[in-house]
Amino acid sequence: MAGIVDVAREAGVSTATVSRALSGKDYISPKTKALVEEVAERLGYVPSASAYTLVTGRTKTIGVVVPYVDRWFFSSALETVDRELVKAGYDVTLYNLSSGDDHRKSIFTKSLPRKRVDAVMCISVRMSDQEIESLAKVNKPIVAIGGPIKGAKCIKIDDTAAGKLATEHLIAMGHTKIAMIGSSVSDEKFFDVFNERRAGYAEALKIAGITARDAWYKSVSKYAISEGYSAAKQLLGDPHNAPTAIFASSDELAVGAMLAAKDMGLNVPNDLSIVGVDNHELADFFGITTINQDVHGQAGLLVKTMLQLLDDPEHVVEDQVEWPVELIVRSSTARLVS
Amino acid sequence: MAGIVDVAREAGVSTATVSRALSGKDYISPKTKALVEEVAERLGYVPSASAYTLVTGRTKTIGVVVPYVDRWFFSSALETVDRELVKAGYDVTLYNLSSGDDHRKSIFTKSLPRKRVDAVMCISVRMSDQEIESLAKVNKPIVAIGGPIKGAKCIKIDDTAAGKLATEHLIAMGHTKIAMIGSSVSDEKFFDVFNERRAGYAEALKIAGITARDAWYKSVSKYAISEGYSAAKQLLGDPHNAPTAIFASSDELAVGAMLAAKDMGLNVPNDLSIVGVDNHELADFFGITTINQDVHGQAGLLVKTMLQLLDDPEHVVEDQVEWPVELIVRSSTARLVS
DNA sequence: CTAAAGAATGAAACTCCTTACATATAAGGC
DNA sequence: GCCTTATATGTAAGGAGTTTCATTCTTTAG
Repeated sequence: MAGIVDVAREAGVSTATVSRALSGKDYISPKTKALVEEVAERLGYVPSASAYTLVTGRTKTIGVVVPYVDRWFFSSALETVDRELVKAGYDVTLYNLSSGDDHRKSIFTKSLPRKRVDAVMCISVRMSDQEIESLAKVNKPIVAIGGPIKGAKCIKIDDTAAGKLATEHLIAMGHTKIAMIGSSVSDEKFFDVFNERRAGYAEALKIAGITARDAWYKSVSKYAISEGYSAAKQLLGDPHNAPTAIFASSDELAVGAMLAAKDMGLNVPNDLSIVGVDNHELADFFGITTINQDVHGQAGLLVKTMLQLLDDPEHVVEDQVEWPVELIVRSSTARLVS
Repeated sequence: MAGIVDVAREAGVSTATVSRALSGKDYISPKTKALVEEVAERLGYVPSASAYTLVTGRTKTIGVVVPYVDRWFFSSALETVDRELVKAGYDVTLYNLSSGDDHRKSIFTKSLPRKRVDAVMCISVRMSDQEIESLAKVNKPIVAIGGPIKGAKCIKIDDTAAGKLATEHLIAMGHTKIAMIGSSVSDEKFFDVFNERRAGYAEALKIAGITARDAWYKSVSKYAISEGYSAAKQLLGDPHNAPTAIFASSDELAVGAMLAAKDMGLNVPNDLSIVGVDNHELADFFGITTINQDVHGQAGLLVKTMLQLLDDPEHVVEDQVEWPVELIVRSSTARLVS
């Protein structure tokens, strides 16, 4: 429980000197510095974070806001974000919005606004204007994945382009009966990317002169494999509109679709081609052709941007960075033979 | 940027009164209380966490240590832990040990020891004696999942019992050629439960008078589906020692095994029975018989225990609570027909 | 050899709150 | 109507550091 005064007394110097010796900045003689360090070590002295924060205004803590932590995209992003921030000497305080609306409110009005964090990082969090405003009021850097958020630096992939690219791949392979599994329900908590991906899908079809059929779009309530499975069964079982290819707006849905096809006796990719989005570990194992979203890359850039902003608040960065999407072709897609 | 003095001046009272009005404790007239609240609201006043901490010694923050955040067990536990702690008014600071050894050290010697957190929660983190000691030095409650950790309250399932129960189920279904997929490599970061599960497996076999063959044990390097897949292929392809049942020490491994069996033309459960452990979402979808580990239940109890300890440090709780395991029978196991 | 700049340290102000102690008012008991 | 007790508020002392400013001791330049 040694405090700075104990160290100062023991080392025979003033608290100011101890502070300087330990922080390393300002003038300090090497001899005194070594002495103080030795004494501090011996006494097991660790500076009080709250006193430091009180006087400097810096918390050395970043608030990371996520809609969920136990879902692939978020836990993947969090893994990288936390790892990199810890390396940079920051603590990470986790604000999980899945605790419910009343706590959500207190997160935005109480916890984040003042004195608890130096900056805020949002992982695909959809915020109300009011929430954005309460964040903006305090002059703290805000960075986000998935934006756009007014006043924040955002990184995101072009989901329309992703949907388009996936669909174009299928068209290039000779497919014309291309279904899509996505979601039209928008979650209040995070940005819904399904609609954008669907727009890309529709655009690609249109360019190719293919008329989209309503029966080709199946909406699911969540990303789960089970949802992809049942959606695909519906699509493939339709006697009039069965597709030869499916664009699933997430890899988990794509895996579900692949399993459904197998269970129905269809061969993937010969009877059915499937494309997903994410580049989830499962996509690799199941050989799913996908659009790489590179969460870790995005998260890494997010941290880098944040650190730059923290270092120099005036640092000019584009408000919105578009992370490139990339098609990864595996064994779930093949040329249509008719 | 209003501080307590601004509120006090604006409301025409002293800072002490403002403090009392806002904290709700101590004598305060309803009228003044309402006035102060109104002024605070209007000025957008939020008390400084660091000043509060400095004077009270309480941070209202819990440090949660995890080996990884992007793996099923940990992200599931974290989801519950964070949700419940936020509900109880605590912030969660996340310490992810996957950042590397040097940062790991600073987590234990710098961040956790003093003034940043009120208590520490470890999710299946294996700690060195030295690390435990540096934690113990500061008088903060420590609770853990997966223990045992000296000086901490631990919650864990009986992994030996889990392995035994799974194996007994298979034996009861008439199986005698029972293989196991597990891991003998111990990860330094977290408690390795595979060995205990294997002990349970061995015990069940022994009791049933079955001699375990070496060829029936396949070791993998991680929990992934792909690992379970290839391990199962090896087991099932063995012309002399092919098992009729597999006990996989995690559901992900079990799913891999199931897929391998299917790919080899075997019918699950008729040709091969499979049992996993976890009760992962995937186990439900794939119909895997499993041992329910109930992460959320464990995590919930962990938080409850922690809050009690925080409320009353002398509160007597057992040092080690054994969370009950439960067999969930689905469609991956069946009676052996010969 | 002296003046000025540079290096090293200390004293004390300051950060923003909570709370023990002191003081003032209101209510209740005889 | 006076004394005690309960209620309400103010004053001021920390809590644990950082940093400005002042002070002392070295150097270095002229």
